[in-house]
Amino acid sequence: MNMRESGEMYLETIYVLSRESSTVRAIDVGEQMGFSKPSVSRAIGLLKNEGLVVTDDGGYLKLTRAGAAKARRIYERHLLLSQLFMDLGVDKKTATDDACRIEHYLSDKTFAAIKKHVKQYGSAK
Amino acid sequence: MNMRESGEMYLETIYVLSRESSTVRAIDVGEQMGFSKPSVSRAIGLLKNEGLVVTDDGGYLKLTRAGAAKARRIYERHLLLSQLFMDLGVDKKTATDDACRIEHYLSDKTFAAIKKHVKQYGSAK
DNA sequence: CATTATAATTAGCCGCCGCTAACTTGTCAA
DNA sequence: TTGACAAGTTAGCGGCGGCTAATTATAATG
Repeated sequence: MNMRESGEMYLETIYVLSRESSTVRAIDVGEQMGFSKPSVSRAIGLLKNEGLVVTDDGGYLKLTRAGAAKARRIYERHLLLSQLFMDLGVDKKTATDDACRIEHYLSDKTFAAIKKHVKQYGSAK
Repeated sequence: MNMRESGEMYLETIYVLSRESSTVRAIDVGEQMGFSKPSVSRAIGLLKNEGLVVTDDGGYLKLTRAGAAKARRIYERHLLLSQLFMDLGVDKKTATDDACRIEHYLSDKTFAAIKKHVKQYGSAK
């Protein structure tokens, strides 16, 4: 059940696309991530096996409760890290890109510490 | 010439062991990292091919100038990130472990921003 | 000197995760 | 109805980077 970076990125992408459009297909995920259809197909299959994603009546991708929870967790890290880096003066694109790469590797403890810091000092830039 | 996380970790480990002992062998690297001898053997071979590591007269591992430069760069990130997390209240072990995982993925820009921040506010905890 | 232990290497397995090529499925319009 | 295009899947390749088993090389010791 341990998620790797790859699976987390797919999950997060589905999550983000779901907020922009009510219908998310594998092809949309692939286009967003810059990956081929087969890569997406396999990855989504794995997420389905893990009970994190399902296909609804219309054939569209939906996150399960568990999938959505995981996705939110990662996306929250993403936003927080981006914010932290921008607070430190990093430009938005760099901050976002870096956040994207490291969001998968942060422990809950460190995440909590960063969260506290950003809430306290972040806006008081 | 692009280094991945794996190669960087081997390089960093050799670097760290070199400061503690003047003789570093592949077996020491493996023991330190918790990896098997063949894994280390292959990884070191790759680093040698890239001109980052050599074997000296005594059969011990030495970093080349280029290898040492790369290792220092990563290790500096490691120390800085550990420091940042500890400044934020994270315990040493967690801070170190997290730093170890994300040190490979930080852009120079973000690294520089963190460096500036830690120097300014870090000690004024 | 021969034996034995330690270190290093080779061969090859496996899971991860990209990819292309080719096939299937489904929809929509002539 | 059928032809074509879009979406999804299957088959299989390739690099990465762990691993074990078995071999070779080197060093220490009876």
